[in-house]
Amino acid sequence: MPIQPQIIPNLSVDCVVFGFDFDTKSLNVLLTKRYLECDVNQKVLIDDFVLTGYHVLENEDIDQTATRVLKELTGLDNLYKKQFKVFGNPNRLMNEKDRIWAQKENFNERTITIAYYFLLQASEVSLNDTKREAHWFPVNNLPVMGFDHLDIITDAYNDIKIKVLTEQIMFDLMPIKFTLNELQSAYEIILDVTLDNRNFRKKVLTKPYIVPLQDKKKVGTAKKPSQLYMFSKDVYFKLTEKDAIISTII
Amino acid sequence: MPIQPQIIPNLSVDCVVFGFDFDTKSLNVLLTKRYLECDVNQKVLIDDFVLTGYHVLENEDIDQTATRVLKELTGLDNLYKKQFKVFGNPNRLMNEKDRIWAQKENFNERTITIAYYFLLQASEVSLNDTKREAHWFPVNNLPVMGFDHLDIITDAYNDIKIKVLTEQIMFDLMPIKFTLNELQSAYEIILDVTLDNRNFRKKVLTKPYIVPLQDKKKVGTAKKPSQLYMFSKDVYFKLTEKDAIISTII
DNA sequence: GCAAAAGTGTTCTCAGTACACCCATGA
DNA sequence: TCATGGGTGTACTGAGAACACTTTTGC
Repeated sequence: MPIQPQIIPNLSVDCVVFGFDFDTKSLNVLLTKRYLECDVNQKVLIDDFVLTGYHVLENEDIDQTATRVLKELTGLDNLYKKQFKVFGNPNRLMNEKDRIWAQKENFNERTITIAYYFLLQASEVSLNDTKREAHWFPVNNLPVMGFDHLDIITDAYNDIKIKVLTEQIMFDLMPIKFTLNELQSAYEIILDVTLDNRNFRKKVLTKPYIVPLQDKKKVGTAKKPSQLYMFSKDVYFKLTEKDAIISTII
Repeated sequence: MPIQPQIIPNLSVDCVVFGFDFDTKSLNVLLTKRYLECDVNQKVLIDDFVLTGYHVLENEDIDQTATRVLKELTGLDNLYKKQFKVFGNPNRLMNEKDRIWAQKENFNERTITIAYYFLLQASEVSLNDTKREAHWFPVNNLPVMGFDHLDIITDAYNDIKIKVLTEQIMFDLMPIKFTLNELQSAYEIILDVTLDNRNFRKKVLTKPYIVPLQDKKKVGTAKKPSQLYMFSKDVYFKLTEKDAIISTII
């Protein structure tokens, strides 16, 4: 890639893309492959995974950088995004592999990265579309990773676990129409808890912003069709802030 | 101020210092004066307030920068600090006064700032000590401010209001020994709510990490002396995370 | 003895929790 | 008709909320 004249060489944005996968029932992270062979003897120098990121451009707000990176990676726009932490340790790119890579890619060795996470459903992204070799990995079973990206993912995941209890970010991980059992699964997997189905339903149904779609039912492979619901942001944002804060799960 | 060769010219840290003042019963922010006269006609060009900040040094972690800035401003160390957001809008230093100031201080016009907030009691800081002209202002009654610093304070304050409900950051704003009525006042002022005194006491006293100091009482100007309490971090951190998350006020 | 702040108890309501069986469907 | 996942009701417990008076002290 040629050097872009307008990038800010010591400032990058890294994106942790979380995708919920209802088939495997897991919370996944989208990673791209980092691979390098030695010019001389073809020995593999680097073979691991990293988050997707890019440098900030001179005339660009940081949020825009994050949006741009994600658009390029997934083709998607308008997703929930959260700028959650800056990683600026002077040694964060200083191990052997990372230095080789930084040299190859013309990074500044003292690059500070602003980390974002995004929430979506894994099924929204078609991995073939992208030129980068991107793969989903369960957040609890990640591969060997470069830079400090494992730390970044860990921090992002911890932040999400808290936000799931206090904000309605869950609905960015769900399809527009979902069943209550799907919603329960999602909570159970992300928080690593088990919930009582009857109590969960009871609680959910007290929330005015979770509205049943009376006319539609979902057909599984077989079995009883189930009621679909949707999340109404309109209703949700009409509630007082305090209601939202004090609610715990859902 | 001479140019320091090792600063990173496009990266700064700004510190929002919150201090709780029990005399005025207000949550205050520590600001420093920004003043400039025209060389030619002595007309006042800039006369407002800003947060305290400084550029990040080449071999310094960002947290260290924040700690260093605060130490210089207040003489204090080991305070609760939270890196809460990055402000990187390309136009954030672009209004007239800010450009004049940036030129005078040799800033990069596209400086990205990493914002921290700190919590302490206003009485811990002696404002005379510092060479900068620093003043406390109630967070609900701030003066005219430079740059985007009003936005930064607003965001910090919103973050604190949420954290007060989910984490025990309140105790960083309180003296080591405090009465229950003082604690209640602090909650009421920060969250802008009123609480029932009997219910508040009842709830607080169920918390094992709030321990009465049996031997000591506080003497007000007159009137009945009151029981002092302290917050035990030891006890608090032995409780499960879940207990901590689910609790609301206190 | 009075002004000022500290401290105290009870009742009610509602939300959370524990717990086990029937229902609708497609094969 | 049966295997599979969807869906339901009740009783108990504990926390939150409403509410007004007594106590201790210095002056």
